[in-house]
Amino acid sequence: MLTRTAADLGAVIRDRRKRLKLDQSTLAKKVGVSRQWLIEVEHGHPRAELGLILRVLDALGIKLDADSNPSAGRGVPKTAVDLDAIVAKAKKGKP
Amino acid sequence: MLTRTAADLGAVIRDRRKRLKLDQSTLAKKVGVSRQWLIEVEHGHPRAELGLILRVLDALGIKLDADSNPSAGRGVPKTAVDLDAIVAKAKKGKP
DNA sequence: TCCGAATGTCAGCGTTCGCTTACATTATCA
DNA sequence: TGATAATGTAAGCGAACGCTGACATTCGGA
Repeated sequence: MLTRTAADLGAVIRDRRKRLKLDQSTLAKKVGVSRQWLIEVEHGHPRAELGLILRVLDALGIKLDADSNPSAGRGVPKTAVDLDAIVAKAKKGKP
Repeated sequence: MLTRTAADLGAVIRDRRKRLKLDQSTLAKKVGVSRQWLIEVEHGHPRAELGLILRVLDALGIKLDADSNPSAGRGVPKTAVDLDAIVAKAKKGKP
């Protein structure tokens, strides 16, 4: 699933946890966080620590893929422009 | 790229930023964070806020994909077990 | 070589985290 | 229906966040 917000990530986590038939207490203990924290994260807490989030994803076997090249898919070929060229031109044109 | 740690994510961010020919100040302003923060994140700060991280990824056009079903690929078919069955049996066997 | 820009570091400050503990509220099943 | 587990909420506390501002250090081009 594509995740753009903390709520998205929280949903993924909760989903996976339930699919694995784990309760919050068990998962929290397994990961090394408080149950309290897990609750807030599953609800989409945006200020949670990155590291703890990553630990949870790992514990649940969720792979996180950061795709730096969005145009790779068969979607709209957005990045048909040459950023380098644009920047270079901008530098020259506006001294 | 597969990211399991904050350092991984930091590397992806820095990479993408440079590829886009942006300096830290510019990106920071664009995202709405301090340059200070960006520096720490690019260095792999694990306690950064999830929400801010997501904002940066978004601003850089980096898509985050959370794959809840790792066994989908052609890797080791780990989850050949029926968790439901196991749990059910455990409940019966230990009243 | 030298100068400016980009990057990294430091200190201080108000805010918020994540933790613990205890108590509601809501499933879930015999 | 009633009991037990699972989930959600609240308050209080030490620690760390992210910010501002100023100052090193390194990089890149003339």
